Amino acid sequence: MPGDLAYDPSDSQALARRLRALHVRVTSQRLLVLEALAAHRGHMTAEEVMRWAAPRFSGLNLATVYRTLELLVSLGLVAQTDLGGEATAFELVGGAPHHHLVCESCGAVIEMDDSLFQSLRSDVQRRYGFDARSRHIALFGVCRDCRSAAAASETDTR
Amino acid sequence: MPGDLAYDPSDSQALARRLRALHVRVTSQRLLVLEALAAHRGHMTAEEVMRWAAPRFSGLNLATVYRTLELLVSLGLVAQTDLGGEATAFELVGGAPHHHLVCESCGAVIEMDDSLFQSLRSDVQRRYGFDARSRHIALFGVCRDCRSAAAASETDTR
DNA sequence: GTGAGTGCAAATGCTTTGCAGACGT
DNA sequence: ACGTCTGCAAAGCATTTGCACTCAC
Repeated sequence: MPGDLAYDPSDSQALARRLRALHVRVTSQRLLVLEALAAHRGHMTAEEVMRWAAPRFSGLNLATVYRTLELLVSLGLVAQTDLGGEATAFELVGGAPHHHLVCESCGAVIEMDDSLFQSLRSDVQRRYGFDARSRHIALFGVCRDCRSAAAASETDTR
Repeated sequence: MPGDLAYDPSDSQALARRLRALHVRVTSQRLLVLEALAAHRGHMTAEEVMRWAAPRFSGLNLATVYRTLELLVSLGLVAQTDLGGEATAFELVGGAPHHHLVCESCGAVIEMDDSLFQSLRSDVQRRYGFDARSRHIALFGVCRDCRSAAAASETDTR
C-alpha cells in the first residue's frame, strides 16, 4: 500500500537478491543501511542511519555508512537530496517520484508530487534547452501551519 | 543597462550610504566585499571574494568575509544559494529576480527568469498551503551544449 | 570613549581517505 | 584464494567561534 517498490524493502532476502542482481557484494552492513532507510520511511542523514543501525550491529562504522550510501546512490537504489540542513539527506528510491518542500520555520519536510514540477521542467527545456534531471529538489518557504500560527500571533500582539 | 539597482554597486560612496541607511557601520572590509560581488557580476563563493579582495586590502581575513556575507544576506543586499558545489554561492541582490540552472556536466550556471517559477509557486501554494519564498533555487541537469555534445559523440562512437 | 567589527588561531561538523585486516564470492 | 569491503584513525574542507585589539561612530 505505502509504496510500489519492485521488492519488499523490509525483507532482507529480497534486498540481498536485489544487490546481487546489480553485481555488488552482499554484506550485512549494506543490508542494514537499506533496512534502516526502509524502516525510517523518508529521508535520513548518514548519522541517523548510523544511530538506527549501530544497536543492531555493533562495530558498524560511520565511514562505512557513508561509503555504502554513496554506492547505493550510484546504483540508483537511493536518492540523495540537500534539504538545507547541515547534513545530506538520503532516501530509498521507489514509490511516486517527488520533491521536497522544506519549512524554514518548523523544519517540516513535505513531499511534493513530481507532477507539479513537470510544467516548469518543460518550460525550462523550451526556453533554455536545459534538461532538468528529476533529481530531488528542495523548495524552501513556510508551511501552512506556520503561516497560520504566524498570522494568529500577529493578531494577538497587536 | 545591465541591472537596475537603486544604487551603483561600483561606487563605494553609494555603497557606504546604502549601509549607513541600514544602520550598520561602514568599514572598508564591508565595502570591499560588496565591490567584489559587484565586480564579479554573478555568484561567488566566500573564497572567491577573498581572492578578489585580498590583493586590494592586505590583512583581510576569510572569517571576516564570512561574517560580512552573513550580515549582507541578513540585510537583504546579498542572496545566498547552494549551487551544489562544495561552497555556498553569494550574489548581489538587484536586477531581475532569477534562479539557477546548474549543468552537472560542464558546471555552467544559467540564470532562469523567476517568471518561469511562478506557476509552480502558486501550484504549491494551492495544493499544499506552502508558501515558497523567492530565495534562489537551483535546478540540476544538463545544458543545451552538453546535450548536443553528448548526442554528437554518441553518433561518433557508434 | 564605547561598543561593534576585525584578525588570528583554534575548533567545529560533515565527509573522505589510507591502510591493514576481514569476509563474500 | 582473490579481490573487495570494512574498521579505525587521521585528514580534509567549508564554515564558525572565542578572544583581545582596533576603529567607526
